[in-house]
Amino acid sequence: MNSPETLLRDKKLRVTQVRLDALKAFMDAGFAISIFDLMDRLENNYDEATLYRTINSFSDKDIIHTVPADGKTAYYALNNGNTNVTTADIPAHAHLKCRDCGHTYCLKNIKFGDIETEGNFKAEFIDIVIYGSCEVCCTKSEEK
Amino acid sequence: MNSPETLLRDKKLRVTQVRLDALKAFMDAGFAISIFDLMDRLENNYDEATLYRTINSFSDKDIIHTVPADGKTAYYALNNGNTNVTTADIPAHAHLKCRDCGHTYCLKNIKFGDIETEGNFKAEFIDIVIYGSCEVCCTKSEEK
DNA sequence: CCGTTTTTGCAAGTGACTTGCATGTGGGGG
DNA sequence: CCCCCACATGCAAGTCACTTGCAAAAACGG
Repeated sequence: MNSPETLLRDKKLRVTQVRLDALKAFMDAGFAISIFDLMDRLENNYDEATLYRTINSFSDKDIIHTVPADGKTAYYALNNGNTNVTTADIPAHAHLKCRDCGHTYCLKNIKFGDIETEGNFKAEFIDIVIYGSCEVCCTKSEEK
Repeated sequence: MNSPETLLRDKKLRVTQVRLDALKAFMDAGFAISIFDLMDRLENNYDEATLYRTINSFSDKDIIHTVPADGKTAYYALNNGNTNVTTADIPAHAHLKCRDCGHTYCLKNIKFGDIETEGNFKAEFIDIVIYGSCEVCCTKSEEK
């Protein structure tokens, strides 16, 4: 995996402190984080506008992607191969929103069966949000 | 199917002109509409705050539900039996966002196969957004 | 028809971004 | 190695989509 600095150069983004720190935070998070989570994870007090611009540039360069969940938006690090397909070869992307801890994870290596409908529409991309309990919270509640 | 007035009484909401008009608009739409679409569809110029309150009360009483799509939110009429299930009996709700006409439809009578994953999470509800072309737009492009 | 409880309209407020602009800075060219 | 300038940053102000406070108006049960 690329280091934050290498990745920025590859994506033709200037290497600055905000970008290095933010990218590292996204990489470390392991789940989708909001801009406020991001601020909390950064040592320096960067300007909010700067962080939004940072997020936008990352998003434009497909370094991170936006996760829709519950109306609130959050962000996730590297788009590293977490696009899945249905058996009908329709590309899909899935997220898990844990109702216990509130974290949103990108799901990898998901497979799902065909979608059957009565309508006559054409599917090009499928976005899936699963609400439930994540692995960590499942394990915790089993221990009780 | 209930008339707007009957439905409002059933749901213990006072019958007012805004609510009658708005509910009728939602019923007539056939697809999810935003608050701005709703305004356009109403003859009277109701206050924006009132319309938001109307939408919220409809939503609270499960008359309409919110459709997440592209970050922008839209609204749909009656929750009339458009909850589907996977073969694993996980309840799900699916929407189709047409990239041609931009409309968002609730999909009914969808069935989909099991979702297989490597993780150990527990799914309780699945939200699906399919991006593609709706029936109307598919038919149009076939005619060309 | 009356009184109470909701609802409405208006205006002001909030939260989550976005934008304008002057200042500061990374990094390719010399 | 330094210089220059396109690009980034910080600050303040602006925008967009809603929400809230409050007084006036409308519903509905009696």
